[in-house]
Amino acid sequence: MSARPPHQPHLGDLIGAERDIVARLAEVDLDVDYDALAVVSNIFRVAAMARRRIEQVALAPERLSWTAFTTLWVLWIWGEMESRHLAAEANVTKGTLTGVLDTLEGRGLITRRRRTSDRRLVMVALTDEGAEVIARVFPNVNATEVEVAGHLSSRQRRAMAGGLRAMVRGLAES
Amino acid sequence: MSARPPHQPHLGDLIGAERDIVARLAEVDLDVDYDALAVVSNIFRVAAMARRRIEQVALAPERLSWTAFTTLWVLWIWGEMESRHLAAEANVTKGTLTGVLDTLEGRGLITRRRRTSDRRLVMVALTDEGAEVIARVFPNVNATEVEVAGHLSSRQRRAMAGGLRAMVRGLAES
DNA sequence: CGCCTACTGTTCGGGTCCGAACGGTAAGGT
DNA sequence: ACCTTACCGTTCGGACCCGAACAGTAGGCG
Repeated sequence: MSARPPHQPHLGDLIGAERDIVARLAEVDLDVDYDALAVVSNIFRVAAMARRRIEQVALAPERLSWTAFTTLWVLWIWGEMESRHLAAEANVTKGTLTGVLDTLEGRGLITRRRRTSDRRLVMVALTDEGAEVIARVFPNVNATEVEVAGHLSSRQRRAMAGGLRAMVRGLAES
Repeated sequence: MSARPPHQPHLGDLIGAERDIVARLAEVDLDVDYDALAVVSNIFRVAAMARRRIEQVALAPERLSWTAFTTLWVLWIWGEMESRHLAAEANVTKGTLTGVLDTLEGRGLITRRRRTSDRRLVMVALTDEGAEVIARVFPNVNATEVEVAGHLSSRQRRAMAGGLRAMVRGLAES
């Protein structure tokens, strides 16, 4: 391992880089599933890149993070809802959601209201200003999503959509 | 918008939830590309879920985050390398990498060495203990990746791999 | 040499992000 | 009423994560 000669990876040449990784891992005596490795690691890569792109292009003018946008968007679509459902829809833990809601509440974009019938529950809703912000920013976000997904053919886009749904289902129920 | 009747989303029912979203957005007078929206948002969803799964199952015993694991893994594959290249491979900004390397250095898993020929550059390498950790944890991570990708048929897996590569290329060069 | 430009890693402020621990609330049983 | 159990949102500590600002280094170029 320490006697390995220096080697520069092929940045930007994904296929070449992946081939090099296979060669490197072949030196180690391990059974590696390269297809699973490539799919999962490229999902992380695409997610991080797309998130940065959307935040820079569409969200930076409104000073919103991707998670803050998602939270507002869910409330925009579904209307006032319980905090725990909001966390599930936005795909964050309840602890994280508390912090995000603190930020959004401080900026006057959402309100929290404790239920009287069950005082454990907190109802979250958009303010008028919050509704204005999400209505203004959503078209720009969707346009950036179109640009990101535009690197796929329509066949690829359908296949990706189906595969991703299968993975969401599989991950959710196991 | 505020006069909208209360409505519960289809938690766990992805297709049904997406249908409801289409119905909700139809009320607003907007041109929305639902395919792009579904692909991009499901990429984020799968990425977050898979990341949590891998961290809980394979990384928690070693107290490693996904990013810390990725950093060690890159160094394991390529050997000692410049900090800027490491950041590009791990897909984080240089500012983030500084913090991650601080953590890993404090735990004795990597070393930093400033180059004498060009004192701007910092070379990063695994320690012996870092190499032991990554060699021990990588098989478990790959096994979890296999489980995550196992929710796809082999056809779907190939299609996903191709689509993701196309998106990485497209995002990188624009 | 002195200046200017470019580049590298670090620092900084603000915002997520998680799991675990915590305090408050509800509901069923006794 | 009391107790036990289960559940909800918040708090906490620690770790990422980003862009912007910064200090240090290198390499021209007159």
